[in-house]
Amino acid sequence: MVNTSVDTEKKILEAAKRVFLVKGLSGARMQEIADEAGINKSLLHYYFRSKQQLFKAIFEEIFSHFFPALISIFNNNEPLELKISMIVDQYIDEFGNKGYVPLFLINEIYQNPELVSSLSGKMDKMVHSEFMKELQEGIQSGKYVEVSPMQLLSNILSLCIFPILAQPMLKSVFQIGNEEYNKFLEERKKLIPEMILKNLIK
Amino acid sequence: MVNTSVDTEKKILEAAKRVFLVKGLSGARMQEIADEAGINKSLLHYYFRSKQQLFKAIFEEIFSHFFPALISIFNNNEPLELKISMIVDQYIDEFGNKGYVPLFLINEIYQNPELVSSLSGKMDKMVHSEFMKELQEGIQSGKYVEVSPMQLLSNILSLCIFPILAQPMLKSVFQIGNEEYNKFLEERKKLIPEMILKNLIK
DNA sequence: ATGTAGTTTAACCATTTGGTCAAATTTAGG
DNA sequence: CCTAAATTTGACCAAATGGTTAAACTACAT
Repeated sequence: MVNTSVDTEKKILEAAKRVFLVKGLSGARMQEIADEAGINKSLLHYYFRSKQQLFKAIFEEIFSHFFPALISIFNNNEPLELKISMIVDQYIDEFGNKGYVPLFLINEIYQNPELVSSLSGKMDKMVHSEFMKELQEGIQSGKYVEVSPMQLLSNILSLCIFPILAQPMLKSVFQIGNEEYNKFLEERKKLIPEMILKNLIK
Repeated sequence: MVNTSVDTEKKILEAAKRVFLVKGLSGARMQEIADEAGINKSLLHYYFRSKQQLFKAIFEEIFSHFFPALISIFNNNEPLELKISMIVDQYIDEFGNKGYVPLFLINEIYQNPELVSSLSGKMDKMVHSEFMKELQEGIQSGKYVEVSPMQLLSNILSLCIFPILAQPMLKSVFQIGNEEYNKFLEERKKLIPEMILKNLIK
């Protein structure tokens, strides 16, 4: 029966992820993380010296998962048009009912932008991906309208993620429940790529 | 020299607004608000019984300002095409360097959706505005593509607000500074209405 | 079995935090 | 001026919070 350090560390990380994601750095409590992991609070400090360090471990895990999902699509063999649909599907499926994940990232980075600077290596892969090459080639060949990659990527991410962040607000404003909201998101899987492509293809 | 209750209350509200907007409910400290207002901490509890009540006062002020800006544009005399441009300009100008305002709203509503339910009256005006009438008429007359108002409004708000929320992240990913970021936002004032209209007009 | 290193726990600690209260100060009316 | 009410303050409190420490427990090699 191996129920030792590796196991405990994993339990802590999973518990901490759950709590930090929902409550954020300032809202999370070490005691709550310990309870969630079913261990003594001191153990948290035994494995991770401080709240800050535990948080950093979690943040980097979440952050490191968020963009690679994009990057792997950015670098696959499909044509750019399909890549866009894949990104939209991916984000809506993955975060449609987990808006707290992108919200967590936006929040913590907004409060403390340095969090990212140490991880900037991961970004380069995105800026220099197949997606970007294909885009630039398409622009030069006259297939695509001239558009800055930053604007295009912002448009895609905005249309996918914002309605997920604003889910409770949208539900209130338009007086709808979960069922209708999910239909709304499903509609967007078609709507967003159409919109992006209609503005990209000459 | 009238330097009495009215004055103090205003000082408190302004200080609380500054602190709550940036730190959020859980991150804000009553002592910090008191210092910011230049008064004793006990006074906060004299004017507003608890942190919760002070927060509620601030939240409602922020929230009540956020949508009416939209609503007044929604109900003016300009044609729908121009209304859209006005909304985009309004939000980018107002929140371009104050992303913490929409972020504050999204956050606090996400954590506590009931915050909005008491204010739902304000929303009706938006759903039943001139904008929506014009949209529906345009759709019926065949001028506009058939699109749900919720999708359209989500698209507009997404494209305006998300890049403002994600400002620090975008700056990191694309390795740009304030100057270039502001140019990016200015570009969007043209880009967004073009994009919305190209997808709306048949 | 036994000693040792690694792991886990309970008991504490110092600081922070939202909140209370009685005393002090200011304001305004008679 | 005097007084009563409203306003403001400093001292204080209990609970919560991140963190420490020494003791207890476990695994395991000898």
